[in-house]
Amino acid sequence: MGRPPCCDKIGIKKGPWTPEEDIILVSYIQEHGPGNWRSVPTNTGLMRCSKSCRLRWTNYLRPGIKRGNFTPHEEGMIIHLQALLGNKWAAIASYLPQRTDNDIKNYWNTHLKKKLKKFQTDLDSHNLAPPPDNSRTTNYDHQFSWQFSDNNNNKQGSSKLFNSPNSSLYASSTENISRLLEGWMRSSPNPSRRNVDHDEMLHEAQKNNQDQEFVKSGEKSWIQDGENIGNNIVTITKEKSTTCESSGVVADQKTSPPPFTYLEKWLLDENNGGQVEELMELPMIFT
DNA sequence: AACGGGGACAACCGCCGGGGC
DNA sequence: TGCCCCGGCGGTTGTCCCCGT
Repeated sequence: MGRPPCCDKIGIKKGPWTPEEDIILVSYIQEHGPGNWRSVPTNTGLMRCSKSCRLRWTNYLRPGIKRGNFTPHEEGMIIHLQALLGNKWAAIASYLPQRTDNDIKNYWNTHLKKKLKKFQTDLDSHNLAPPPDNSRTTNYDHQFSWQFSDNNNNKQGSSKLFNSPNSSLYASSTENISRLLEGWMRSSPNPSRRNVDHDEMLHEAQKNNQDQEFVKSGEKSWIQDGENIGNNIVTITKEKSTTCESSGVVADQKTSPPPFTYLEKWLLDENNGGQVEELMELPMIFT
């Protein structure tokens, strides 16, 4: 057996963070800057392990974090990037600077993945057989189309965060704490935010494409969950667009199509309203 | 009003890679 | 070269809250 988890030490507190703890942590970081997490519990007296402190800061206390509803644009970004990168939440989060990887991961797992599953059930109930490998694209297209068409039907969704009296109370206090640091962050040349090297990441995505070629051949089911869908779109995209393949997906939109031709096509086909335009305006990786 | 189920989110766990010694 | 420590990441779990009955 390996060594015990760092948070298993006696006296280490677990569970939700209190506003008092947040203030202590924020005050310390404001003074010393993020990093050297090991010394944080020691120097602050917080009964938390260093990892817990880092996580709390990264996901909730760091200035500039946007909480609550994901906009259709953000959702489109997530779908786009998940399809491109797979479950590289940190990488995806780097394209949505106001969102944390944890937030995105949760959103994917609780909203998008579920929708895909339900759609698969609907497909089965309509007796639609899984398509052969070479015709997957159309079906994935419709799956995503369905996701978007259902996008505004989230009765609870993230808005619950704001509607819930308790959570909003504490959320606002967290927000206030974050604001304390905004000025400091603006002047900081190297914000604590994880800084993913996009080129490297996209290179990784390109590598992943190659992996998918291998995976595809041995795949047991044509779809299991969102991950497969995403990865397969990457595969399909590679087959479709050699330009993107050779350039590591960061292709000049003027000279070559973006790697999500299919995805965008069905979006248009399905007439998804303003969300489509928003998705088409995705600014970063294709320009 | 009480209760149970399900959804959403915060937090933890385990693994991995990089850097220092 | 190997070991240890630390930070980062993705998956999973625990808890709270809402909603329907």
